[in-house]
Amino acid sequence: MNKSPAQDSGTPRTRIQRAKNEVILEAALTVFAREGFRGATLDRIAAEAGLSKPNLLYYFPSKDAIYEALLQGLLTTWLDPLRALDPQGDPVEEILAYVRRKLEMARDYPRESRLFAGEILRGAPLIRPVLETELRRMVDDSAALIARWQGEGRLAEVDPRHLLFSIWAQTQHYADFATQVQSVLGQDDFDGAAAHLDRVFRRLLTP
Amino acid sequence: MNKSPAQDSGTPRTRIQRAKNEVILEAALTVFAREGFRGATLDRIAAEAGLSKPNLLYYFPSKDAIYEALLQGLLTTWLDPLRALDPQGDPVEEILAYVRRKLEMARDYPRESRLFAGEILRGAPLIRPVLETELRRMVDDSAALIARWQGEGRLAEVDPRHLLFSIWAQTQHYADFATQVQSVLGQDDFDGAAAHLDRVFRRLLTP
Amino acid sequence: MNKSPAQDSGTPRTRIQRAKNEVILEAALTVFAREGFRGATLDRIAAEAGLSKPNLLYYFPSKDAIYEALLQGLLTTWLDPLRALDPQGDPVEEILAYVRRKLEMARDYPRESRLFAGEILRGAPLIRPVLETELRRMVDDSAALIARWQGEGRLAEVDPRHLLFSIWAQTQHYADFATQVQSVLGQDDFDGAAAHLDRVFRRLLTP
Amino acid sequence: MNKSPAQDSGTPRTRIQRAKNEVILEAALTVFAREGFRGATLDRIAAEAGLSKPNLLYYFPSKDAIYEALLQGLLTTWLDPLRALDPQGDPVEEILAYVRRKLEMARDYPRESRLFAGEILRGAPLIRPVLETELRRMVDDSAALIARWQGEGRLAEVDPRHLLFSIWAQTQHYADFATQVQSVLGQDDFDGAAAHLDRVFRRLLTP
DNA sequence: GATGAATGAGAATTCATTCAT
DNA sequence: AATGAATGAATTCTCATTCAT
Repeated sequence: MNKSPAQDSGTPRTRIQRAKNEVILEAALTVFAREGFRGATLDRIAAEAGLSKPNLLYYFPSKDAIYEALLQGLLTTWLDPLRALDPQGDPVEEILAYVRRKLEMARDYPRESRLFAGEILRGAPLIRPVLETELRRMVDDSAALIARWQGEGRLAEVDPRHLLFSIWAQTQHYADFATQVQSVLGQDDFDGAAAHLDRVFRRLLTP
Repeated sequence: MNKSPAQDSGTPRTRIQRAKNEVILEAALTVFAREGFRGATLDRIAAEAGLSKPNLLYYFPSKDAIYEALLQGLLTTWLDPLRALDPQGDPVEEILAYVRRKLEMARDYPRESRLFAGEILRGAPLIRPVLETELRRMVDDSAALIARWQGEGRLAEVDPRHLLFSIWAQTQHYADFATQVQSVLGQDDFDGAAAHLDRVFRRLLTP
Repeated sequence: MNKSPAQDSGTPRTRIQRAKNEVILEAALTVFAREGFRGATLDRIAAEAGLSKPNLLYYFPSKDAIYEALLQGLLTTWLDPLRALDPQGDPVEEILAYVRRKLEMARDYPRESRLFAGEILRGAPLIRPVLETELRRMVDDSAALIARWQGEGRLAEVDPRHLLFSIWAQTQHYADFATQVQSVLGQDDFDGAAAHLDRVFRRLLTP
Repeated sequence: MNKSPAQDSGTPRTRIQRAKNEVILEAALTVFAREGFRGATLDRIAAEAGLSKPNLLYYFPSKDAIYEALLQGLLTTWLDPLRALDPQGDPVEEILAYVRRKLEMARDYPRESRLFAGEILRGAPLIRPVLETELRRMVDDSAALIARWQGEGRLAEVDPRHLLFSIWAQTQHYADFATQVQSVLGQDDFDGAAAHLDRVFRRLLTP
């Protein structure tokens, strides 16, 4: 059992380690997102990262560990936009901005979106605990804010939680189902998507 | 070497063969939907079907073949509701009915939904040709109908194709992301979802 | 995961399975005794058994399982002679007969002796539970019998448990340390050993 | 490429080198005795020694080399007590003292005992040459002394070589099979063992 | 001297598929 | 039709050893 430098402490110490860690997670993201957890192989990840397989396992103790590190590392970033809802802002515009940001993320970080989609499709074996605590808390908080806005008559009456599902479903669709979207449209159409979602939610939320 | 009956002709001959085929595809659906293509093993499928592995391969020549048969067989059923849009009906009600049907399918056939989601997530290696022909044609047809309705002033102006994406995304979300939905809500809530989606699309589509 | 026939039931059903199981355990005994658990490889066991490695694992789910099956299967046989002490017999002769039998086992089943020796040398990771229950009980019983004999004045006073250790140590020595014995004597000398041990214990035990 | 100091000459030069050598051999003894040659890893030895793996291999060229150095270094010490048989002493007491010393060594140096036991169990791949020359010579010498004592009527007639085997077997048993002894007795019992062995050999050897 | 990094050669195990009956 | 048996090609992971600094 080689001492993995990543095991010594939660975070890699030296510049080289941080760099290699980055390279590996980058490669792993590409491969896991494309092939799923079971479909991904250390061989492919190593090749993608330009490393030998044992060298990969020098930095991470196992395939599982790479996958976990990846998910954990991305989760915060992934949920960040929701935290940016400003209670002081204009309700409709705040939510529309959130939709826009989520759609931009689907465009700019499709691998991340697909990684999460794959994890949840399989029953979220790894991140279910996070979903049931952190995500649920965040949703509760946001739902409370939305309900308050609705109580003030500044937002149409919609179930706040299902509203969030609607936002997630439609924005992430453009990343997760990109293949289908392209097959149907012949191309990507993020501008069209943006305009469409703006209309959908403006109609829905304007009191 | 015995030839698989499925190889001799496209469709199994005897009643027994048809029955076994059904059993296998049922089992395969369960396993592929839960574990993904790479995560599924013939052993699990065989166990789920109550057959021996070689017997499984007597009916289907390979794992790939089972997966393909499954996808091909489901595709038609899966897309059926879209064909049910009645040009003679009331536009808003027709589309709302479609939304409702899709949501019911997400509730009643979550395995199918997840199977397709998994296939498309991985880049649709198998059904991309179908997407690019059959699905695209169907979407084009539906889009034409919707555009006609809009031209007649009976439906609000929304991009017809993105409208379909919105419907698919939001309804299938309740199957594909069920784990997340349950983690956030503590339970399923199809009635809530139905009411919510009715509101979303009624608001959006009413001229 | 291939269904191992050995997993379906505790004991293999068909003649072929029983035969293969035998062959494998035979081969494993040879290899494990010679190389130790860690030193033994499935490759060598498979080669020794004349099977392919995956075929080996068709009959036993893992290397550990082979080793466990081997130990469990041998334990009873190994301890049998102790059970043969006859309370009705002549004390000295009974014990001398036991010594002789144990020595014969060391001669005829040296691999078994070395297998156990290796297991215990490493701290008995697997069979400690058995040692602490079954073996201990057997030793307690035998010790009681010996003590009774001693109480009746038919056997010299010797700590019964340490007496058993003396017997085990000296008889098994001719199997476990055969290499050393041969190096020193230039050959095996079971007859000499038998005569020697007979003298040792006759001297010790005659009241 | 730096040369290992151990390669340049048979013995390390500086104080530091000698100290490190000691530390490594100490650690190796612990690990090899517990896990066997194949079960031991350089990682564990390095960890036990508080060194890095490459640093370990700076002092010893290979795993084999560590093992060899260990065995070679211990052999002399291990056989020393036999050399202490005093031709001028009282035969019975001399041998009883030897027994006692050997038992003390089993108590105080169980790792050494187990190391040798493991080596011989595997067929003594490394020290067989030593056994066949040095050990054999020593046994021959001691046997001659014992025979002389017997010829003088000062010692009962017992095969001298098998007598030595009896001593080794029974004393080392308390180290090599300590796990079994503890399982049966619930504890160690060196005093009991000492008394027992004293009785065994006094009975056996008193003319 | 010392160590972080890297690797080739295994080793156990999995799995789709084939064979023989 | 059905299945027990068998296997080659992966796939994950380990480990002694080497490299570079």
